[in-house]
Amino acid sequence: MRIGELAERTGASRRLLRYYEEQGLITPERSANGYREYGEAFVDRIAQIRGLLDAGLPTRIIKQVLPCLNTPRALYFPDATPEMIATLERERDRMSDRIRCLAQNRDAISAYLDAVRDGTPPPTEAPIRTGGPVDGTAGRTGVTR
Amino acid sequence: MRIGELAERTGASRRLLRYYEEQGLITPERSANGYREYGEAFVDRIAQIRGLLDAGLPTRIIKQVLPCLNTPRALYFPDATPEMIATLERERDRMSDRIRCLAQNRDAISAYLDAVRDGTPPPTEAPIRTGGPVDGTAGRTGVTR
DNA sequence: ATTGACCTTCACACAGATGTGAGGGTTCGA
DNA sequence: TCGAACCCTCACATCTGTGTGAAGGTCAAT
Repeated sequence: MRIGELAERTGASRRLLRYYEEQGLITPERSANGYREYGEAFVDRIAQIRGLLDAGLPTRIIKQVLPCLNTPRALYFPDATPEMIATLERERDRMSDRIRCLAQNRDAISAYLDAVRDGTPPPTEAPIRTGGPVDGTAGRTGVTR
Repeated sequence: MRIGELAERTGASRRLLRYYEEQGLITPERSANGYREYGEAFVDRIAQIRGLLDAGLPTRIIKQVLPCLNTPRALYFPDATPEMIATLERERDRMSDRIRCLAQNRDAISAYLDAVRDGTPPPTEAPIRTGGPVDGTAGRTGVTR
């Protein structure tokens, strides 16, 4: 497919698809007239790239990480130098850090939303003083909604 | 404590601490001479902010999310308008997406690293083509190196 | 009183991801 | 053969998170 279709199917603008190529993240074929030609696999690839970008990884890192994630489980490493391995370990750890941070904050948001939905607990009674979470009182009082 | 100490203890530059304030993420006190004065709680707060920034959230979103995460479990919502609730739900979902993406890619990296460390598996059998770069030939032929 | 290490605001600079548009080819259907 | 709808490259613009430095105030120790 050409760039327009890929853009439509992935939600990435044409500009961005060219940018990802410029950054070495993807390398589409070129047809005789110079048009970029993308295979089906690029749809997933772009989704993966956009997900990682959105999760805070810069293209420079994504570029290093992508080759190890070849779609058809192509687990044969082009080089696997010690530096590359060290880089991968470092990035893996950073990703774990991010996951921890995100999960923790997401759970806090969830807890907040749960509490809010539980019929806004009257702030008049029991001003809630900095103790534990939800401190017993406003728990799920059977009200389903 | 003043900005220098907080910077040192959090790893954020003074410039950034002022920037976070300008973006409305934090609101330190001011002492008589105009110096910013931060309480202990700001150390965690800054760590949280930096973690979320690193995980791809813009300050605009962090600003909306932080108040629901008040350290002393102050679960009494200042407003809780329907729009705010919708925003929180949206962001919670986006965070879940990010977590999924990160976990998936991290696990793939882990798998790759495991495979690499397991004495490089012979690629000679089943060349795995699919557009891979090294095209089979010069693969590690069982040579443990 | 001066020095040094803090602090203040202001402002310009930069990199990375993305938008926008100009100027120009290709392809295809009316 | 024309026009629409694609594609190309190039280049400048924008937004965000940061860095850096200038010009100046505060404070403690010498």
